[in-house]
Amino acid sequence: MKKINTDNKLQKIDTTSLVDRVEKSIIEFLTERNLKVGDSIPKELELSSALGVSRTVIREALSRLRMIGLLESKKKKGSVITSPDLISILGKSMDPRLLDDETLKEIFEMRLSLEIGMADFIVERVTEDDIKELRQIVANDPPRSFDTMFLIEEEIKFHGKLYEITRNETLKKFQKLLLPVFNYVHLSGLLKKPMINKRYASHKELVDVIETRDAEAFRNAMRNHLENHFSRLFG
Amino acid sequence: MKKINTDNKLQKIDTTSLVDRVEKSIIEFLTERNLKVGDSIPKELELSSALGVSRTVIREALSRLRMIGLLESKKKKGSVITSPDLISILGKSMDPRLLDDETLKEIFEMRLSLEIGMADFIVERVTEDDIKELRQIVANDPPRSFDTMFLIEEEIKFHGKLYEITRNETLKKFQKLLLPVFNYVHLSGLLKKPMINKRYASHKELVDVIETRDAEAFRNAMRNHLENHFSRLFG
DNA sequence: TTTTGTATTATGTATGACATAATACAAACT
DNA sequence: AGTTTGTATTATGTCATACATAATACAAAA
Repeated sequence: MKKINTDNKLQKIDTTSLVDRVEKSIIEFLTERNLKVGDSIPKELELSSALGVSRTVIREALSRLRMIGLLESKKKKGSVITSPDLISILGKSMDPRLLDDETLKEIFEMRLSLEIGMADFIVERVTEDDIKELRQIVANDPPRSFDTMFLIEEEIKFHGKLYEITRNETLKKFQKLLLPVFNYVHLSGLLKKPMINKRYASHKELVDVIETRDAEAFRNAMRNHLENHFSRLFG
Repeated sequence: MKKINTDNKLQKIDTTSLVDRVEKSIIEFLTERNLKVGDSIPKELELSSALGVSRTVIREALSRLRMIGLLESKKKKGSVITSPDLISILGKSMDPRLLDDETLKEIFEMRLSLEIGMADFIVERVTEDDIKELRQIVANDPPRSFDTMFLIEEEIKFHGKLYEITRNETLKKFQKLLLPVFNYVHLSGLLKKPMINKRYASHKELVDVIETRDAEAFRNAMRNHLENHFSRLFG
């Protein structure tokens, strides 16, 4: 009686490479042993003999973990656990040219969501200095400067400042990452609907609303400000 | 005249490893040559001699790119460019036990932002079937089931469904990733302020609002629904 | 024409060697 | 003593080589 496999249907065989599995093993090792930032992990040779694979494989796996900022290695010291910087990891692959269109569009939408949803953090944490700075940024706003490059620069500065006001570093870095994608989607013919350049709530008006510290009002103003983008997504 | 360095102050020396630089080189190579998904890259030995480093180093760099889903390698075929799955990359390091407290808190805040900010996508794309499903999820809602585990399960189901309604896969996967972090922050003593279990807008009420297809109203309702969390962050 | 075998090729894994940086500790000096 | 300097040691970083393995093309056999 030949037992090909237990349940009479072909089970898909493990196609993952040895390095993949070792990488996983090591991560599991870290979490299971509840190791924290600063703790050091076994030496390469120990891992090598513990897992029964060559040092080459161990090193490739560790190299990966180093890349995502989970480890840091020093000669003679060995490797210690570090807190990964999520954003810099994302940054490596968040290149508009390398992502597929659907993902790009979805990232575009995510940024819109964040921009509106972070209202509470903005109005809660904004300082007088922040407002002063915002006013400075939008100083040349009203006279409708039609220098596109200038407008874009202000756009970036203004929204960048908003993220800064949230005092949320992760969010801020995230936005820095999303920005190129956002611009790419905005400019390339990815969105079918045309760009209507109708003027909705201006940056200046947004500042006025922020000053009232009314989160709800700010959300609405921001939603209005972004209407150009939304109208390209929806009919 | 000894020229130590040009501008009379110690320049910080490049401490990055060879693999780091090779990794960067390869990514640059891809983008500069405008290579797209499906294109194949030079063989390991070609890269090795082109960059003047050993195959070991090349392989470590490629292994990293493979991990983040930027490449796929097959024996005999070589490596081809693939579209990286941002989320699965993040997943590798998005473990509450491995992130530092500040980052965890910031992720917590990001989720709150998204949840409120995605209102427009929800009301724009929600179908009758979606609403039916939501109603089913919240069916046991009003009688105040005090079985905590049950409540949590419903919580996850409900909010998960909301993300699904946005029809934004990236967002949805992102939420899946954020969820454990969110729960971790929520439960562990990371947030100083106590948890007041006052009842704000219920899930059922949220569904009612969704049915009106009024994004603004939904944002406000959701903000209200999340008040418990916000009040732990702010005073 | 289809199948089967075989050579080839590029990646996957293993091993051994040496370079290099960090560390500890002993030796030398003030 | 206390500081500096040298030296051995250790673990990671890099290199070279060899062989295993899967995918492919193509020839040989049925």
